[in-house]
Order: sequence, then C-alpha cells, then structure tokens
Amino acid sequence: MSVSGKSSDCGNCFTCQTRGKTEWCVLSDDELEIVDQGKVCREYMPGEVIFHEGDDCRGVHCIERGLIGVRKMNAGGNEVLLRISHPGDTMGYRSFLAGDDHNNSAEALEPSVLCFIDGKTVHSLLAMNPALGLRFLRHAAQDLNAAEEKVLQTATLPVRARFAHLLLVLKERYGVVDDNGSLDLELPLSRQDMAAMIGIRPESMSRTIRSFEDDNIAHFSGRRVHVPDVKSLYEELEIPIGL
Amino acid sequence: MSVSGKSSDCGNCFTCQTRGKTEWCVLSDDELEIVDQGKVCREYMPGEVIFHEGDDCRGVHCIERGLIGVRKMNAGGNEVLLRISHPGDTMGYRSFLAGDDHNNSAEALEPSVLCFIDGKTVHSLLAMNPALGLRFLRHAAQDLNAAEEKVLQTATLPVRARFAHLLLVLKERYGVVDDNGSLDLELPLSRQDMAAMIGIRPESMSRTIRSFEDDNIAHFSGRRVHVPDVKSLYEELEIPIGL
DNA sequence: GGGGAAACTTAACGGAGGTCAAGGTGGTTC
DNA sequence: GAACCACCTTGACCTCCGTTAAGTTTCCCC
Repeated sequence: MSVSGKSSDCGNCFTCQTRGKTEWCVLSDDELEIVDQGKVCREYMPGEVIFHEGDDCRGVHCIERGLIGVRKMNAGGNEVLLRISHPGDTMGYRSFLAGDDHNNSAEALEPSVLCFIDGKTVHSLLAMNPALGLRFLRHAAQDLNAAEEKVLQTATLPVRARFAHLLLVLKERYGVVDDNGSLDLELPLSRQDMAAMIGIRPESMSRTIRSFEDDNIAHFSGRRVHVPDVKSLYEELEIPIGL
Repeated sequence: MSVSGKSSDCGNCFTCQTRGKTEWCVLSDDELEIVDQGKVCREYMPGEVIFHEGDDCRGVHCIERGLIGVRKMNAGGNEVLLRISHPGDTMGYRSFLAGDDHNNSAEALEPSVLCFIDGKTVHSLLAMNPALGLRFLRHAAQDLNAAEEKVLQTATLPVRARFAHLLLVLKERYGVVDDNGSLDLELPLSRQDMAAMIGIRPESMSRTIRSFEDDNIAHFSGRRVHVPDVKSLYEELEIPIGL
C-alpha cells in the first residue's frame, strides 16, 4: 500500500500509477513535490463516505486506487448516482473552485485509496502554474457536457434506452467485445446503484433486466452480463418513444 | 445600436453595459482592446439560430443585449431547453475549451445582440492573463452544479414540483414580490419553451398550469403570472412523491 | 454452519404523464 | 376584414413506471 516511507498508507506522487492521466501531469517536479509533501492519503472501505453533500470543502481528493460513487440527493430523500470516478480523477475541485460547500457526496464503491490535497496548496499551485487551471477547466467542460447529456436522456428517453446506454458506457471500461460482436461485461455496480444512475427504482431495474432477458438482448448472472449482439443495445437507443 | 464608429451594429467593449459582470472584467485595458478589435457583433431576431449542435466551434459569443435559449436534442428529435442566457453571459466557451464541436444550439428568444470573439484571440488572452481562465473555470463549476441539480430534479421530482421550481427561478430575474408575499411575474418564455425546460410535453404544461389555477397556487394570463402566496410554490417542492 | 440483514426479484395495482385528435386563440399579412 | 399560421388548450385513452407487499437469494459475521 505504501510506496514512500513517509506515511503508513500513503503513496508517492512521483511514482503514482495514475500520474500521467491526471490534471497534475502538467506540474514540474518542484511543484509536484509541493503536492507530495502536502497531501494526506487514506484508505476507504466500500460504503465508507469520503465527504457528504453540504460539508465544508477544504481541498480536493485525488483517487489513487479503487472506485468512487458520486451521489446527490434532494429534500425528499431521493438520490441519484451522478457518476462513478476512477483512479486519476480529482474530486471536489468544482465546489472548491466555486468556493461552495460540497454539493454532492462521495462514497467508496470498492476498497479505495484517496489523497487529499488541502485548499491552500491547490490555490498556490494554480497561481504558480496557469496550465493547471486550464486542465481543470477542460475537465469541467467535459463533465458539463456529460451532465447536460444526462439531463437530455433522463427527460426524453424511456427506461430501456437509458439502461442500454448505461451498459454501453460501462462497456468502455469494464467490457470485452469479441469478433462476432458479442459483449461480456463485469458490472462494477449493484442493481440499486445502476437504478440510481438512470433515475429509477430498484424494482424497475429488475423489470428492465428481465425484459432484456426476455428479448434476448442481454443475459445477467450476478454482476456478469453477456450481450449476444452489441448492436441490439444501440438499437434500443433509437426507439423514438419520446417524452 | 452602435457606440464605436468602427462597425455598423457593433458595441464597444469599454462602454459595454455588461462588462462589470462578465468573465472579461479581469482584463487590462490593453487586453480588452484586443477583444474589442477582434470581435464581430451581430443582431439576431427571435427564432434566429446563433449556432447549431454539431457546428464547428470557432470561438465564443458574448451576449450584449437580449435573451438566448440553449437547446439540446437527441436522435429521436426530442429537445430540451437547458437554460436561458442573459446579457454578460459568454456562450460556447466550454465546447471551445474542450476542443469539441458545439454540443448544444443557441437561439435568440428576443431581439439580441451578440459579439463573437474568435478562437485565436481567446487562446492568446488565456495565455496572457491566467485570471481569465480561472474566471471561466469558476463559471463552469457553477454551470455544472446547475446541470447536476437538474439531473436530480428531472429524475426525482414530479412535474408540479419541477414547474414550481422553474417559476421560483424565473422570479429572481423577472418577478416582483410584494409585502404580503404575493408574486407577479412576466414570463420570458412561451409555454412550449417552459415545457422544454422541465422536460415535458406542451400538453402536460397546459395541464399543470390548469392544476395550479385550480389549486389557487398561480394565475396565468398570457405571459403574466400572479402568485397569491410565494410560500405555496416552495411547498410544492417538498412533496415527497419520489421517482 | 446458522442466523440476520441487505440486496434482489416478482406480482398486483394505480396514477402521472405521454399520445392522439380536435378545437380555440391571437397575431401577422394581404 | 379575411385568411393563415403558430401557439395554446382540452379531452379521451393507454402505457410506463412508482408503490406496496411478499418472497427469494446473497452475503456476512458470529
């Protein structure tokens, strides 16, 4: 778990596997040293919460290992799973930069290791290296596109299409497509988390899964999914039943 | 319409009414001069499109006057109105910064004047003045919060609550609340555009309006709305009927 | 291994809201 | 003023999905 000898369960930014893919890759060695000195790492068990909606936002979290779910809930207690974040992703930078409290919560979905970088350090790095801000800006732009896409889908697509879309998104990271177009997928999410991702109840998730089984679109066994023909998922997206 | 003598219908950045509220307010006079020289302004009539989804994004648009609707549509032709943008807002900066084509479309809802600033100019200003990037970053962070809030609402709130929320948002800019808590509102949107904002069909918009009338929550006459007690709108938001 | 909690599934029911079709209203043009 | 058009409203119908309430399976933890 530990790479440097500095802290019991703390990685080292210079040797971090995810370094090349993160916003921080634009930092010079001197600047990275500042991050490395200032960060605090911790391991989280599944279900453990990294921060809650409404918490004071004191800095950013960078995922070293594991899988994190970002949730948001409303007054009535209803909850959606906005997205899942992976190693290399930096979390909480938006609330931090906007100067707000956290406006969603983060929870470990697998055993995960996160590094916390405090606000003062982030601010001085942003001042020191303008490229860092631009990287975050680009990232925010992409997140925003994804969020607007999700608004559109939630408002206009029926549940089957939203679920097909979710499977297609998960395919990119968790799936294998073979030569004849069949897909095998190992889901990183529980049924209820999948339901929360597409904005439906667990009961509807079960029904949708069964209707996919009945239509021979996909076969589910625990978290293993087999899709005989990926094309059939794309066809689901096209179904013109509007809002 | 024209302030400088430079171009027939082109304003002047130095005297622009919206200047203080925009991202561009961090620019020095020299830098603003670059914007002013490089920009191209144009008037758009209601219904006229500024850019389409999928168009090549060559720069950003800054709204000098008027009201612009930002729309996004899916393969099936269903459309949502993601937000409305006002004088001082800069549009298209996200697609531009992410290096993508436009991923939504912009259409004038009122007679409007927009200034176009080409990509080369924006890039050189970002390089010249890091504070500009940070301002855009903060703006993107706020937009992202709004978009995620909208995902949550669309997925978990019934139509009445979403409509009550829309009226409360429009209240901030277009409404007047008097001493005894009653609200008068002049809607900037047609019924079908309001429907597109909360992700429903025009028929459902009509039905929802009528149910608000029946319950004495709000009274509609064309684009004039009278709400006897603003509290009743807040109460609509709380209704626990979940998704 | 056994017991309990959480996750998942299934079925029956009902209501919110989409669809379709028809009619009303208002604004613009000749 | 007539004709046209877009926008809006209304009603009838029906489907999708939330609700409720069992029941089943899985997974921990003693």
